[in-house]
Amino acid sequence: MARVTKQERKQGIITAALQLFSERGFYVTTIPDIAQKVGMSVGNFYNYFTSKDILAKELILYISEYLGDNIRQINEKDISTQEKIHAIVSMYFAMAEEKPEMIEYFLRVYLSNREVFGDGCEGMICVSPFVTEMMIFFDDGVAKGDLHNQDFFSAFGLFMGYLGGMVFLFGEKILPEPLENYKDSISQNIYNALKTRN
Amino acid sequence: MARVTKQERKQGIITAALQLFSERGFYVTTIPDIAQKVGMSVGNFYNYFTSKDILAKELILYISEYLGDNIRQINEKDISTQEKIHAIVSMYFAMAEEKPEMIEYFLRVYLSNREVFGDGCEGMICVSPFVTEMMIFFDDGVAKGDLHNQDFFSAFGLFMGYLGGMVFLFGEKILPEPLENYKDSISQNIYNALKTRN
Amino acid sequence: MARVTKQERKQGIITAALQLFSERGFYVTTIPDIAQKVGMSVGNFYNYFTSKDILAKELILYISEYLGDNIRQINEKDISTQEKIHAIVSMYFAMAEEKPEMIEYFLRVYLSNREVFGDGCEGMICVSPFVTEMMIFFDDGVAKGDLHNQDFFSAFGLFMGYLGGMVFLFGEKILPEPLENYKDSISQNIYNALKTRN
Amino acid sequence: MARVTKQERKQGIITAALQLFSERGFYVTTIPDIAQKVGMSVGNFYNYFTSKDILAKELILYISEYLGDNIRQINEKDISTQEKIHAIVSMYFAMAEEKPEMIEYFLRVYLSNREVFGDGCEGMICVSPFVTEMMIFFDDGVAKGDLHNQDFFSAFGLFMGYLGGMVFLFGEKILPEPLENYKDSISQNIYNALKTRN
DNA sequence: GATGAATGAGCTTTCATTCAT
DNA sequence: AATGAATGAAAGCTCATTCAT
Repeated sequence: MARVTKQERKQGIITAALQLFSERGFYVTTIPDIAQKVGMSVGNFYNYFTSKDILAKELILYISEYLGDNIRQINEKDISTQEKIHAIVSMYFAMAEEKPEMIEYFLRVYLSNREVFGDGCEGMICVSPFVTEMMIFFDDGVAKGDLHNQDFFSAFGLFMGYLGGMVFLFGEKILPEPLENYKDSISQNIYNALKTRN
Repeated sequence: MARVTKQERKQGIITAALQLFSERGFYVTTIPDIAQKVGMSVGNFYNYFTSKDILAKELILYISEYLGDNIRQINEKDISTQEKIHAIVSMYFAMAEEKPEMIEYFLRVYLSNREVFGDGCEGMICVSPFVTEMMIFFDDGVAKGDLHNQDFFSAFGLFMGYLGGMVFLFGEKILPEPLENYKDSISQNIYNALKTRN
Repeated sequence: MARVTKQERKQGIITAALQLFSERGFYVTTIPDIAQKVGMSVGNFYNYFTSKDILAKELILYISEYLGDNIRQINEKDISTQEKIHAIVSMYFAMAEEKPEMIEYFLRVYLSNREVFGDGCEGMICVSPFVTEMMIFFDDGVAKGDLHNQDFFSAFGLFMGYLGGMVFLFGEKILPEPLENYKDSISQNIYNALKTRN
Repeated sequence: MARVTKQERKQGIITAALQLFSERGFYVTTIPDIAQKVGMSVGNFYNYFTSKDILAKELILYISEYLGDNIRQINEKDISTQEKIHAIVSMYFAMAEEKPEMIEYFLRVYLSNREVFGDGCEGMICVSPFVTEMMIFFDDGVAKGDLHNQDFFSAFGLFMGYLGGMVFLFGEKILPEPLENYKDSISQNIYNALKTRN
């Protein structure tokens, strides 16, 4: 009877790698570092992920699916578009506080190391679960007449750029207050920027 | 009689390094790569910058000053806050098109490699010329009654996160139209988000 | 009730290993490669051969016995020495075409990797079944007055070096014609070289 | 004033590598082994040869040119074809005794590790200086009416296979007498095999 | 016998940095 | 100031072999 299944082992690597990559950076984190953190030999690591790059790509997919799931749940709720914006912002900030490694990985590893994700993650392939849900959110809002019908990417850039910017400032510890306290004003800012214009 | 002054030599390195770091990434670019691009020996490189990290820090300061200068010129203009927003967005996008290495360095190298900039660039030290001007812009807008008086960082996060997000999408070549075409809608979005609320 | 006997299992490994070693080389072939080709687990492989080196040594013995058997059959025939030469050359070339892995293993693995066969295969220990038959062939020819009585190894070197050289050229695909077409001229050359001199 | 030129350094590596590869085998010899033998750091080794494979290829070219030069000198002599055969055999055996690493490298490293020489040394590219001279020798002999006009490769396979076989037996220390003692009989055998037939 | 996850030493290669010239 | 050969630590990755099940 195996104490630890292969899938659990893989999950253990994912958790450890996510933490190390987001804290120290992709290049500064070594495979021995990760293996040690999981309590596994270097050689065995390669039974689960065939290269460091492959691991990096699986990680971003993992995060993208996690984010996508959360947004889908919000999309499915029967609430106003303005409330959805608030819910997404809240979820994102909660994640940044509780599972900072995910958002940090997204911002600092994925967005910045083209050379790592170039092959196999071109365009938005590896983040499509997440982007797709954002598209749905936006299209719904436009359909309901709540959002101004503009180019999706402009809206997307605003939304994610804004949140990313704030989390970045938070990570740098230069925000004077906890992230939570910004939820309302930021949601309001986003809504003001995207809402139907008269 | 030196044909090329020390300062010019240094500038040559800055230009070359900026390009390589932003195109290939900090860790993938080697000192020999940079030296070769400048047409200089590896050993001589170290007469100008005592380490790779020092070079990286001087680069971000250089960019921050460049950006700060441009924003200051806008701040000094006698135009409305809404026009200033438009001017900053235009300037930023123009830079992203004409000197992409600067913005890319900012987004992909500086923002993502804490381990490199940690020592000596804590907080916003190395980008203060730029941040300071943004503060001035914001305070002026509030003073004039054009902008809603909120936490500076929330406004800053919106502004720079948004622009950064758009330039990132542009860099990934997933924007359906040239950056220029987004100038108006984005300026409008930002203004809507930040303007005085009634 | 085992469907497959231990001996058959072993033979399966021999066949697979022979093919892989001769095609890819000894060092490039891994135990997992071999196990997979046989359809067996890595761990189980070690129940049949206690190490990669041991396997290599058993393989050369296997080939040597196979070659020896074939030459013995020719030696036992009641034909002229010249016809025997022709028969040996034909057999060797037929093997090179039909079971190239054997000859290739002999030429490329056994002859070249002293460090592998050093311990346990010193001198000609592991190829003695084959060398012995060649000695018998030669002694018979001398006894019958057909062959010039010279040092055995000089004759052996000629015979096997020549054939090995041709098969090597064949393996490199630089022979303009099929191996078969060379049988006659080569047999003739060998006979001319070894026959009684007047 | 440099004590050691770059070319001399490169030659030092060639000499050391040749010895180690031929004695221990290509895969068993490591770059640290070679570097240590030259008295150089591992990193510096890569300033001279960009990879282990590249080194292997340069070595075979080096040997091929050496062999080719020696045969050319014989080809240019005004002696009979039979004497040329004797001269080539003598030269080859002398090399095998005095610079065994060259012949051994040829026989044990080059001829056996297709996977190493595959790319860039296809066919006979990396040994053409040597093969070309053998072609000249053979064509001259045929032109003079001394050699039987047969397929070049059959003659080449005989000549080189024979010599290779003898040197191999010598290397295995199973020849009862020194190589030298075989010169005459082997030259005679080769001549008998290749000479014009009546 | 059979499995395959696990080990860990060791390999090739890279690169920031130094230093004799 | 300038050169570039030299260093050496460390990285990613492989693989023969073991062993708990």
